Amino acid sequence: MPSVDRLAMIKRFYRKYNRLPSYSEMLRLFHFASKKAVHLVVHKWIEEGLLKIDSNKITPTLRFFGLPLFGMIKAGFPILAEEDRQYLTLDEYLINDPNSSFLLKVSGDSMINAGIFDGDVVVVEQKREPVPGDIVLAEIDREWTLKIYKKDRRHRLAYLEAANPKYPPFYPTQELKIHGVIGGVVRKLAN
Amino acid sequence: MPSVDRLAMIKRFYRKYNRLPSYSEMLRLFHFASKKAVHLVVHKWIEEGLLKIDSNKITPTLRFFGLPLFGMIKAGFPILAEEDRQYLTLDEYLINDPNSSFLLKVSGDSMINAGIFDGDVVVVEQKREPVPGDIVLAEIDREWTLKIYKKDRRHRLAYLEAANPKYPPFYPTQELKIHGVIGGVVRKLAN
DNA sequence: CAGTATAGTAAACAAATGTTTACTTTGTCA
DNA sequence: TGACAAAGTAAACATTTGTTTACTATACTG
Repeated sequence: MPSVDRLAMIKRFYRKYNRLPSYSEMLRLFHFASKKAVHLVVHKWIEEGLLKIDSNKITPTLRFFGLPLFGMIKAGFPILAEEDRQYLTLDEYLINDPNSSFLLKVSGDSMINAGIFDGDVVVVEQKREPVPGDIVLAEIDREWTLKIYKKDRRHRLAYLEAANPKYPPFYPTQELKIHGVIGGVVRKLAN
Repeated sequence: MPSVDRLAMIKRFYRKYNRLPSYSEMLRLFHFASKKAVHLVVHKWIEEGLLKIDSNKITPTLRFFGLPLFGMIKAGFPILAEEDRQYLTLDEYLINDPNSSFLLKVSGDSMINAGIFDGDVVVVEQKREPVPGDIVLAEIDREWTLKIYKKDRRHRLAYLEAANPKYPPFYPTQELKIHGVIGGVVRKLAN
């Protein structure tokens, strides 16, 4: 059994249980008879930078549970050496303040020119102050909607704009509440 | 110190160290003098469904580290009761097979009509078989690019198409290699 | 094929884990 | 103000943690 399989095994374990297996659990997983054998493979992973020890506890590193991020350049694709790769989690990439954010599945075509399609999921940050140009989750005259936050030059009044020429700007007749600023957009492609 | 602060504290701890703090660590964090006090708050969280116990180990649930996902409906916004909320992680939402995927920062405007803008990050799934219509990471005549995978009706030949009318279709003169299918698109908005 | 490094077994280790018991403080509300 | 529940202290508990020692099997390598 090559060690890469073992790595895949505890990665699967980590994704399922959201924690690393203990030595005894790995012992069962890898069909070892001695914890020394586990100790060996774990410390090999530590040397490779996949795991690390803090406060005498073994924890995964970004290299363990993140995905490598590459940059696309015009001529050719940059396959970086393992040690130069940047590893990333989509959650930490997109979500600034997890305690005051939520996800929202968008419906409608009013933001297509901003690259937000029907069915996309957006990250709504509730504590962020909107500045003109931001895409916001707003409640305009008691109706919830996703639009661009704008401010009238003369009267300094806030209004909303769609990112689709077929819709006119929206000026509130009674009230305009901004419930959050969109910090990210996520789209899952077919299958 | 209200208990919601303590929850925020161990959420921060979890995001920083990718594991839950032990009782002794929480003892320090919360400035408790007895592990019994820790035990109490932990088991309150377990009852609330934020944590759970498997194999005598305390682990976080989706409710703990995920974000709630809401659906947008035309008239009004559905604020669901806590127990009806669906919790989600962007990583598990977008990434099907973490072991054979990577992230790629896109440059160029050739896919704007597919809602993929310059600077967006896409999830490339290496083991997925492309079907016509899929957006793929391809190497066409030694040049890497992100395009729509197509097949010629008559000759059954594969070619590439941009999602931007200003570019013509790309027919390979020598070779066309598909290195992966795009399974998701991610865009981080300003700041 | 002999020599040697690598990978594994078996058992013992201190230290840390989460739980429990018995008791005390704090806060709430009639 | 008095009663009572909730929250915390202090200490002891059995288990489990990851590490280590000494020894053995396996697999390369020249």
